[in-house]
Amino acid sequence: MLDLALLGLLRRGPRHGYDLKRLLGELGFMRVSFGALYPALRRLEKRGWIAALRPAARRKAYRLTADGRAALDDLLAHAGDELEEDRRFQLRLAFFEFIEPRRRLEILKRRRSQLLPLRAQTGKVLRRAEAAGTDPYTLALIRHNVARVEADIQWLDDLIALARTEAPPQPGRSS
Amino acid sequence: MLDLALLGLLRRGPRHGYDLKRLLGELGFMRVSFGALYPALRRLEKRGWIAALRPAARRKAYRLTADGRAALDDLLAHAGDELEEDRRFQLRLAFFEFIEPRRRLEILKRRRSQLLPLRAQTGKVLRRAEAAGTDPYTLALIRHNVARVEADIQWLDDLIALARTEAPPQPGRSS
DNA sequence: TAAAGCATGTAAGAGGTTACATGATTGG
DNA sequence: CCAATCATGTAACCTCTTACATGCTTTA
Repeated sequence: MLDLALLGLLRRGPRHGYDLKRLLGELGFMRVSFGALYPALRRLEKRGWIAALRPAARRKAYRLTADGRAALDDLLAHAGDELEEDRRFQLRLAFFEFIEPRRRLEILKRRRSQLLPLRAQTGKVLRRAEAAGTDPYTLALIRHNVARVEADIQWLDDLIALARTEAPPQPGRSS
Repeated sequence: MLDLALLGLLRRGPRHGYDLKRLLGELGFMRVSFGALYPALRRLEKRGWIAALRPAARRKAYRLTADGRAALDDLLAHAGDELEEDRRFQLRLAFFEFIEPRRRLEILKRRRSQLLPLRAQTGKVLRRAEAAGTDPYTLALIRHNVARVEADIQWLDDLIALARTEAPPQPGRSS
């Protein structure tokens, strides 16, 4: 996941490590330590996915290579796994500019279809907790979860509407 | 953090591993795999913090020992570290029933004071991204972050109001 | 010129996932 | 009786954090 994030950021232009860490933090959900960042950069460099512009410089800026770009496309295409799915989705969204419009719509819809059962489940948990006389703080926590899932679905609906304007549905093909 | 979660759940009553995993999932932010869960339980048992009710049973239920209860109190008291602070806060909230009312208020206020600079920072990030002509999806992501932080602060305000009714401010002491 | 922050890096270890293995129990 | 699910556990591996070390650059 860190690899995906780094490759995506570097596709926007060359950056050095310290700067990449800052940009990751600005995404809001991808804070990492230097102990994770620098080894990751070396790993990517060894694979030939990124290359240092001037390896001896104090600020070691990296650029994405052609292989790296292919690897990024692959990572962006390879759809959802299991745990940590929300972070992965957000990362993909951050790099939507590198995905074709029609594919974007698929990703958004798929994410929505993952959230629907989650909403049903958290709703069930909430109702059971209310019935069981759970303490008010745990209850507040569960309600907060429900609200978050619902806000996420609403957010996705907005994004889907936006994506539709950029990838208009093919005329003459009803689903 | 997993230790804290397990001890907290067991303080509510004996549970077996499979069940604990389910309860963790119901919290909404603490999903773990069995490969993490069972070794954790063994570790806690070796430390004498939990004990199996009937070690040979198919469903191996554990109970919290006196030492475990002390350890839980300690973990709940020991306030925030650095990364992953939001999960830690939510865990503490889930076990507020085991914290004295006055201490609860402190924890909530402290969390709020951590979110204020975060709101300022994400707001700044958003304004800069808007000015820089960032693509609409990344922008949507950042806006979503801002909205989440603001919703969290609002939520905390509600929780603080609730906590105040249970731990009324000492009369005659203005801060 | 000293302090604060920028910038890169390494080593140890904690903590987790994935995959696998095993067996009991329940439901159709 | 067969499949699905419940339930526990292990081993290999991966990723990240923490803590440390180092040196440059900016600012007061």
